[in-house]
Amino acid sequence: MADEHSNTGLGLRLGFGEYVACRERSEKGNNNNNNKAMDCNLDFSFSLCPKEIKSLDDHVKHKQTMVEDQDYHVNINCDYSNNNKNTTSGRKKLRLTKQQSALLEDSFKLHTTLNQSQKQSLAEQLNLKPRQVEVWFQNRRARTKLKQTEVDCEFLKKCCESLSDENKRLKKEVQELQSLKEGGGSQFIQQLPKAAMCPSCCDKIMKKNEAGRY
DNA sequence: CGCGCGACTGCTTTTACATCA
DNA sequence: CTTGATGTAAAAGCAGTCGCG
Repeated sequence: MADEHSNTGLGLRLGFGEYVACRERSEKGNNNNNNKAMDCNLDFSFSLCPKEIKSLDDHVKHKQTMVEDQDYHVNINCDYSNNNKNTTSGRKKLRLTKQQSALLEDSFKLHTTLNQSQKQSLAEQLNLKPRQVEVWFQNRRARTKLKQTEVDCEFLKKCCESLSDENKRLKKEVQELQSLKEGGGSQFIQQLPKAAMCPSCCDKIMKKNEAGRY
C-alpha cells in the first residue's frame, strides 16, 4: 500500500505537475486515505531555493546571512525529514517576498478567483508552483471573508445600538403623550397638529368639543 | 506566547460524461 | 433516435486546522 502511494505520487507529481496535485487530493479524498506525508515526501521541488542551497544545513546558513533581509525566502515545500535529522516535522514554511505578495495582491484586486491560465501565468511570473498560487488565493479569500464578517458584525452592532436608543426614545415619547392625554384629553387633542388626524376624526372631535361647551 | 500566514485535509458543490429506461 | 433521470469521477472551492517563523 505504501509502495503504491509512493510510486504513484512520485511518478505523477513529477510528470504532470498541478493537474496531478489536484488529482492526488481528489483521489485521497475519494478513497478516504489520510496520507498526510505523501504530498510532502514526494515533492522535491526547490523552485525558489537559491542554487547554492542544496540541503537544510545550507538553508540554515543561508538564513543566517539573510536574516536581516525581509526579502529572504526559500521554498522548502518538501519533507526534509528524510534528509535531515534535525527536523521532526515535514511542514516547512515559505515566506513570500514583498514583490511576490504585491503581485498576488494586485492580481487579487483584479479577480479573487483564477482560471487555469491565469494561475499558470501568475505562477510563472512569481516563480511559484500553481498549487502555491492556488493556496494563496484560497487563504486570501478566506481571510478577506473573515475580515468582512468582522466588519459586518461591527456594523450590525452599531445598528443594534442605534435602534435600541431610538426604541428607548420612542417609548419615552409614548409615555409623555399618554400622561398628557390622561392630564386633559381635549388639551391633548388640541396640542396634536391637525395634520396628524384624518379630516373626519378632526371634525368629530371639534363637534364634540363644541357640544361639550353648551 | 500570540499572531500571521502558507499549507494541508476533509467535505461539498459543480460539471462533464456515461448508462439506461 | 431522442430525451430525461440517475450514477460517477474529476475539478474546484471552502471551512477548519496545523505549525513554522
